[in-house]
Amino acid sequence: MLIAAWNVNSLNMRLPRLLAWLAANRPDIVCLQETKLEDAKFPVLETTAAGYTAHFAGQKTYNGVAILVRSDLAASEVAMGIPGFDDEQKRVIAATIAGIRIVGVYVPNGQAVASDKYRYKLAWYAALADMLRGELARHPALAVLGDFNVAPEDRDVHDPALWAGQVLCSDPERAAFRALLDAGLSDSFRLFEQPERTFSWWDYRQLAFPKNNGLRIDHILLSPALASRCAASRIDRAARKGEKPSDHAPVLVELRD
DNA sequence: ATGGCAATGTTTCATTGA
Repeated sequence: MLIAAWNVNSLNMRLPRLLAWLAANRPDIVCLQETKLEDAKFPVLETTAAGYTAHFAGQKTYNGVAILVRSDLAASEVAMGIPGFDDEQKRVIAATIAGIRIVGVYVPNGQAVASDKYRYKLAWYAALADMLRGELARHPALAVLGDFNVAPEDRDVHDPALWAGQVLCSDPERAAFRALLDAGLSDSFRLFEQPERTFSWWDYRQLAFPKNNGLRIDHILLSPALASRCAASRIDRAARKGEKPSDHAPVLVELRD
């Protein structure tokens, strides 16, 4: 089973790329972030024609998440948002597919350390951790994937000195991310030997991508039951190349049956 | 095997992202 997450930075702009990527990779499940679409404008016809059933929670301009499920699989218990956490922003969607609980997340960016948006990010992370403890109790096979907007360690940063203490790399954010691991989840990427300087996001500016000046901020977290089934975890850097790319690359895991 | 911000709406600039 192939499961992926991709921050597409506008599904409108990225639909041709997404469809080509689905055709080339045929994942079973894909979580999308930053669709930036109202639900009425979700490209249901196109994703259906591509062989996927779409579940989505969107809004105009910002945020927006979706789960695409290959049409031969059924999704149940579809849920949006974080229970008990009042949030206008569409950042979480969950579903149960083939016995696996999938939680797709688009964590707030935080903008700048000590800003209101930064405080919101930390509160949001705490609420997510609460939610995931409950999900883990109910679903032994749990995958939490998407854009976490945190580079967990210095090796996930192209220039740790440049980014030290900055948003996406600050200690409170890293602690908030680590709390998800402490709840019983594994960063699937680190279950395997990985090439140095592997990232999932590159700024559109300053030749960041060709210079590989990136961050690893998109992650797939797995419960112990799924970590033991995980055969590979990788980042599809090639999907960041060419014309009109998203600034993020897709992240993927392969699970054994 | 790459390219010097991009996407959106309030549109001809401001806001946000990471």
